[in-house]
Amino acid sequence: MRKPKTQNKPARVTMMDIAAAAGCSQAAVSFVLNDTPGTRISQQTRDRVWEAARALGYMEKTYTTKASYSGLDNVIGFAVDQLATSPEAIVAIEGARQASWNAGNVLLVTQTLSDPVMEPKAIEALTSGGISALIYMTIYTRQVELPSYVCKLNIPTVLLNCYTADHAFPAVVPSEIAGGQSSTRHLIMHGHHRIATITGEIWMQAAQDRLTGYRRALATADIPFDPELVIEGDWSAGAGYASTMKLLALKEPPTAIFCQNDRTAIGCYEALKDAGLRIPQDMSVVGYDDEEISRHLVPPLTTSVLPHLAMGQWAIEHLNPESTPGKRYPIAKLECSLVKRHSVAAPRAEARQILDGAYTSP
Amino acid sequence: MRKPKTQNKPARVTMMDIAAAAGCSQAAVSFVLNDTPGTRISQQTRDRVWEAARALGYMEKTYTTKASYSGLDNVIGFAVDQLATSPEAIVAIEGARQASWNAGNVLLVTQTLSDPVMEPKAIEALTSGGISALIYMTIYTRQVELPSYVCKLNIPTVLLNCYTADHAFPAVVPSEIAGGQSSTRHLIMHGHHRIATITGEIWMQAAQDRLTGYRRALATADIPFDPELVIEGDWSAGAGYASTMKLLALKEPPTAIFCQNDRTAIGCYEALKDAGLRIPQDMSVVGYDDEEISRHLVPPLTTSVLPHLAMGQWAIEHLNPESTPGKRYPIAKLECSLVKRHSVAAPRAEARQILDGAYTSP
DNA sequence: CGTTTCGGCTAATTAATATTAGCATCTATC
DNA sequence: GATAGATGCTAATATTAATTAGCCGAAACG
Repeated sequence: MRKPKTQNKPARVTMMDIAAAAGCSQAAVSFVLNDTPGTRISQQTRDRVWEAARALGYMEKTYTTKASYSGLDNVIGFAVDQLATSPEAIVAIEGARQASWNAGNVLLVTQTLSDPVMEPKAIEALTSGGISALIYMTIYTRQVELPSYVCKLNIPTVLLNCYTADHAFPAVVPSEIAGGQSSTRHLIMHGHHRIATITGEIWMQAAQDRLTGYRRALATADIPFDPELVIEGDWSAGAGYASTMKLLALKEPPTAIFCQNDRTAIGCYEALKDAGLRIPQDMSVVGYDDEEISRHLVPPLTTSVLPHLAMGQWAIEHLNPESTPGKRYPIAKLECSLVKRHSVAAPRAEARQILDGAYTSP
Repeated sequence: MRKPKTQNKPARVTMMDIAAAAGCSQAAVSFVLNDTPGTRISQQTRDRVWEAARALGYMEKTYTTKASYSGLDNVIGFAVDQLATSPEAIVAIEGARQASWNAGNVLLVTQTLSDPVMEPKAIEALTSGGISALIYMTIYTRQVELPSYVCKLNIPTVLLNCYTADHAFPAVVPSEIAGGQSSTRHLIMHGHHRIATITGEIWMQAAQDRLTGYRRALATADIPFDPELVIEGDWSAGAGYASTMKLLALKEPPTAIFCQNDRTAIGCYEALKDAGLRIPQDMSVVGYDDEEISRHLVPPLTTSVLPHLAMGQWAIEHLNPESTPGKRYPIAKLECSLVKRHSVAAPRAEARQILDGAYTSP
């Protein structure tokens, strides 16, 4: 099985090759690649070694054991920070599985929990098994710093629902701005002019983007932005309830509320029920995330589906084996499509009149 | 880092050790373990080598790369047939994670989909990464045949929600009989005598067991079993609706219905609503599975939680490193605890009178 | 009864990596 | 400006596993 006999060409990249390329000894390469403690190697040499290893496509233990010839080429690692807390990760995994199915690829999933001690272990467990590609996902859309061990060897890597500052890897995230925009536009197209929104925790990227989308939709429809109609929530049903109450207490309450996630919408529903208002006749509501429960609310909630299935597929499709050092990838954005259910209707005639009046005669 | 210097004790199991134990050469061990094609080794020797390897706890590529000292001993493989179709797998994984967390173990999850070509690949991907233990889970409780590649090296293996005919591995399943029994008993304790049940697809173990529990609870309370009150469903809401309608059409309709899963209960709710009956005043209902939605039904559904979290923990706790060939393990059963919500009440006085009368004067 | 063949294995070799010991070179210190 | 440490690395060695070549005995064959 081992190709290089005595006089043959290398056929496999060995530490010797790297040493030659990096201009140092095999021992040094071993030290660097294994990060052996207690050895003094300058950062420059370390960099050169890693670069050479990457460039030559060095794979650990290529020669050892059967790993190389037992078909393990087709294992794709999938690291996610949280698996159990929300269904998105599962959906993304399913998308990745579907996309890699016909190619006969196997997915190996692990949870990092963003724990500084567990994450390296988890990724190590993945990579040391000889994966041929890595998908790195976070539950919340955010910027991440890929630890060095992720990009150690040049396995193709794709970021799912996150991105790095240097854009060194292909990355895909939901298009939250477009999502916020289409949700709001949906309400506008039903004839609403006075549309409130209850945001999530505003420091989160998703909340900011959905709000941006909201403002954009208003602007596109030439509806002036009214800060009074934006209430800062925190993704929770409780905040949804309180925020809705605040909106209802306004001198000119809205005729529609864009809740920036479904849990907020649940609180919103409660508040409207307590206030004696009917959905959608007296108040239209849209949610976001398309959680399971939104199908079972009365009336069923119009909301946006997070495109995690598509993101999983996208990730698989963009696992390019060619490693182009220094290349920069734009962040791909996939659409959050609106699923229309029964929580949106045209504003009541009188309300519309009043509001139209308010606009025409300031 | 490598312990055995020239004169030291082995500290790691090497092919030499196996060769000594099996009474052959290191080369022979290499041939056997790698299944090198084109070599002639008798079956007896192969067996001896594997046995010795198992007994000594040989781990592939122990010496090579950092695998040995980077904590890869603590990787636990988790193979499940379906990941996305239902939340149970996730819950079990979470249980396993929690239980192995403090020990610093990493979980590596893969999906087999019960596909004859994917499953070997998936498990191979897991094992070749050097896992130290394997948990094998199925979504539906059932008997499985562990393919040979699962038990190749003596990594401790536990079966979750499934079991083998030969009981060669520790296995844990939910105690469905006890669950059916306690659900029914709960209704009996509220004063119900005429209790119907809508089963799942009866060929499934779970459906049979839940029915058995139902009958046992009746027997314990000295309530005669009435086949008229058992309707065969198929786990679907549609069947729940139809079955409930059938029950309501009975000459002596029940005062309580034990739906053997939550989806059935949803159909049951619908049917009762359509029939103008109130829950729980006119009809008590209990479900099974504690799906997310049962919390949001009106009234919230009393149901049983599948103990998948506990099963995940149990699995981790029973990953005994000691391999006792030929040992037989009993199948462990974990309780499905009843979560009481608002779908059960005492039967209405008149109904109770009628029924009591029916019993006392046959 | 000698010879061939082949199954079943081992010894010896080779390839690869890990690790130890130590050699330069630089740097700060007295 | 000698010297004691670091610092940064390499040569040599050790360990392990894969592979080749070939030995030995038994069965098959003439």
